[in-house]
Amino acid sequence: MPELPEVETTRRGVEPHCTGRQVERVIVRDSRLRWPVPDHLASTLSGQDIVAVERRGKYLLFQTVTGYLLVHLGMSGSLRVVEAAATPGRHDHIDVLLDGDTCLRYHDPRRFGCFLWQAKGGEHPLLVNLGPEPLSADFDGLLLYRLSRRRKGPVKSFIMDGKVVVGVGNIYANEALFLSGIHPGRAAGRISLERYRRLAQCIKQVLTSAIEQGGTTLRDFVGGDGKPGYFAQQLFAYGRSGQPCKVCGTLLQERRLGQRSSVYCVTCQR
DNA sequence: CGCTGACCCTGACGGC
DNA sequence: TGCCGTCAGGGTCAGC
Repeated sequence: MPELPEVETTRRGVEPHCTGRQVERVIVRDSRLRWPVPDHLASTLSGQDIVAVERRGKYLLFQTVTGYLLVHLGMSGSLRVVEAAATPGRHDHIDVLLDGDTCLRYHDPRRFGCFLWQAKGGEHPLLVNLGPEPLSADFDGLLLYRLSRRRKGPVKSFIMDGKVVVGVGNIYANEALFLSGIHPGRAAGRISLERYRRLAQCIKQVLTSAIEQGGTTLRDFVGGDGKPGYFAQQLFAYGRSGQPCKVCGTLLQERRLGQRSSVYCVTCQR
């Protein structure tokens, strides 16, 4: 579920419930995430005020005066605001109890996410080598062009590389490549500046549009209903293998690139 | 340095 | 029904 648009939607959803609130207590029911939840996390966080909730790529940063809580949702994670008294269910691994009887509840069946602490004065190692935000002015076609020279790997893997640009997951990589008419298997180093300009523009457009959808459809997700699928009707490629291309009717092909399924139209994408 | 594949884990789904 | 293989939005890391 969590591609960048959903992480941003989560941020916007939880931010008003967290900013200015004090953490009263943290309950870690299962610390076995992608990396173990540090033993000191609960005591470090307790008593602190959350001063801001930020996002970097697909990471969420809960800022306090002494540092930040770094959260990643992995493949199956979610954060919800629930009443403090609400009974936790299966896979509800962590509760951050805030004043005002609210609770920030972390749910993650596959446990690929993380809950880590970074003290003030440094940047967490996981964030240090990240590329620019896709929706910022720092990200454009020229950057893609420059970084891709001499790279022989597929362009799809290239734009999903967090050191190049953050937040482009499998769904939107497929979509952006379709919209820009670029074959996902094409070598990254063999694409012109002009086509990279178009690709960067398509990445921005598809992410922006998905965030807008998320903001509309998941408006009440804080209440507990965060079903995915809101963007599905607008997908041109992802999940449509074997179905006709919405533009030309050619049956869409599927192929694995870098261990991820890639769907594309042999007619529209070159 | 760039690329490939293994790995972390649970659950859903299709075929038999 | 049930069992088995395959696949799933993420990202890191070792090894070549």
